[in-house]
Amino acid sequence: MSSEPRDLFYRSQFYDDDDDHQQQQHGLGSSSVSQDHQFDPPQMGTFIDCLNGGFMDYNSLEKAFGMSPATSSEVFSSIEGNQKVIIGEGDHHNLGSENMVTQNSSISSSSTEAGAEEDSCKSTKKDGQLKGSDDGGDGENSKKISNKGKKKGEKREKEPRFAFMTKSEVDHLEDGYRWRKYGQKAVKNSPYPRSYYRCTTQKCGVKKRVERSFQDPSIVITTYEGQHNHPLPTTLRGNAAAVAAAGMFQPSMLMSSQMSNFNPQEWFGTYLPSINNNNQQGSSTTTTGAGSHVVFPQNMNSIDQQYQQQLHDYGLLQDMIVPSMFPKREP
DNA sequence: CGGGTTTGACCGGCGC
DNA sequence: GCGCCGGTCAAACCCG
Repeated sequence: MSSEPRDLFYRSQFYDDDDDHQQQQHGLGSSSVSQDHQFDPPQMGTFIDCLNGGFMDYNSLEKAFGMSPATSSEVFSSIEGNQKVIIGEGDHHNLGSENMVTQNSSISSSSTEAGAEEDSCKSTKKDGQLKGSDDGGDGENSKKISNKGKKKGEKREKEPRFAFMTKSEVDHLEDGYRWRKYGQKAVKNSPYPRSYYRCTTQKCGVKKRVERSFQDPSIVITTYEGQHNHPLPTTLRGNAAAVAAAGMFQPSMLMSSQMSNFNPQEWFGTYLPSINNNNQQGSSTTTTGAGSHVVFPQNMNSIDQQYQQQLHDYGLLQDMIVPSMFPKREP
């Protein structure tokens, strides 16, 4: 595992949202937050739930972001400062490489429900896989059998993913879970390789891919796939758990599973300044603390007209953007 | 020694 | 059918 970005862990004390269930404005009503200020989304619980095992569940996402069930969607945000983050969700996996045109098939397919299973293809192969590929031993004759347990003609369901972009020097951002790297591949048309990680927890089939945007090498694109069927490991060093979503959230947020009524509208409305008078990219900036800024587009139009370009600049395909992801800002 | 990383090979889907 | 390419495997290696 690579080193985690320090600044993500070294944060000053911050609300522990225990008492803040009512999604008040937390005194941050004025959209833009100062760099030194911790940003404090009212009820991130749902979103955290998404990360913490549920993020593959559309319902969760819908709840979390108020998105329409009819659309897969994505959140795009960027941060100015140490970290730039773009979060998103969808079933694309060609983040960061525009030529890596959709090959949706070979992704893991664990049915989204249980989240426990390894993807069907591997589970047939060897269940101890997560424990360490080397203890399997049966290596040679089955070297690459991999019928992957997939029936012919039976297409694996496309599993939605959750991706976000982070401006960071380190590739592998700590997100509170423990990951084991199981592969690395060169990405076509990109000088930066893509790394493949799997959650080390037994029976947890969550995977993630990490790659750098070839357009902007300072941006790390992390794509999660699957859902954790276990709580965050408790033995993480530092406040690793805090950095879920690439430093967007504070430890307290992550842990606040009780914060179940996060209202995205409210959150976005509160923390996202009007894009109209914001930067030229049509985004809103807020601070996540530790000098990180999150920039969210404010509404559909902004995404369509302004963020598409930015996404494109970042190497994201335009069709990743789903407008409904971003609720209109409440007055 | 256990757990994680590296790395080359293999597999399967997809486009031509 | 073939080649390309993303994804995965697993032996070898590394490290604390």
